[in-house]
Amino acid sequence: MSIRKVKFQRASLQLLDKIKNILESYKQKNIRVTLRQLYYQLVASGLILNTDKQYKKISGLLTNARYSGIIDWEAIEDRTRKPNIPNTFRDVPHLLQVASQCYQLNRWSNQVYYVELWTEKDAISSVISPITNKYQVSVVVNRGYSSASSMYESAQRFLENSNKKCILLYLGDHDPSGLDMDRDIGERLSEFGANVNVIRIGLTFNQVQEYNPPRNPTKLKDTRSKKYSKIYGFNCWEVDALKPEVLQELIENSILKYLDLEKYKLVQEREEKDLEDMKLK
DNA sequence: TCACCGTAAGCCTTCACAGA
DNA sequence: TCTGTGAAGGCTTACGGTGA
Repeated sequence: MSIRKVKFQRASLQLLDKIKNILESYKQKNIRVTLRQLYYQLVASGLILNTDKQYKKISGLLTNARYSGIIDWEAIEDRTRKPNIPNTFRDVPHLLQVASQCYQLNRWSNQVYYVELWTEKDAISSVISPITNKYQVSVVVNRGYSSASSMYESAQRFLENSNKKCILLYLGDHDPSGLDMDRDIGERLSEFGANVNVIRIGLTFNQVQEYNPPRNPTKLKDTRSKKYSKIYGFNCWEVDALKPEVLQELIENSILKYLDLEKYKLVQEREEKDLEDMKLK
């Protein structure tokens, strides 16, 4: 559906063709991408350079492409501006139907470990969620360093699960601040008395060498760059540049290290039985 | 000439760190 | 101890430049 008439230049139309191919591959995996995520896939494919200028160019191009009907509005999502819509129901049977669809037991209740997945990047949350939903793992998106409020609330969650071994799987950029964030999280959680094992599952230097994602120049104005460049040189890498299937496999394998699948399935079966009982009543 | 393109600035919050 | 700077997220808006 065309809302605005936009006259694109030939080069822009050629790039939009490539973008449509990328969006189609995400659609087949039931993933809605963010602008940021799409941008890094274009960089990873070598179609554009990884610069602020290119990012803003893509941002403007996609805005126009959606208004002109070339790109489907449903293909791209903005996760930062969500309306707060009150829950309403048609009638009581509708409420019961919705409630039964939401019904889930705590499938980790009989596990040895309590696991959460944390990331600094909101852009990858649509890639993460199919796996974390599958295994009922909580996800925390920090958008950079976490806030005091978020740290306090998270520490309370871990303290509530202190009868288990608490594991925090972390996904962040391989850059001066990104590498510092998991250290920061561990230290700040322990200030609240939460005993959490923070495990960085990505992006690691080994993964950089294995998957060869596009590199960026290290931001020298970052106060942590001096220490970083002594170890890794003057390049850094973004975690969202990894292909979605690679990220999903990485997350799933990491969760499965701490999950007793047999016990997990026992709770699932109880859940299904409860739902059957609910239908009979 | 006009529509599009490129670029800069701004929005908003929280935190870390260097330097004065 | 205080101040300034920069990091993350995903855009939007405004303005000057450029191509069709």
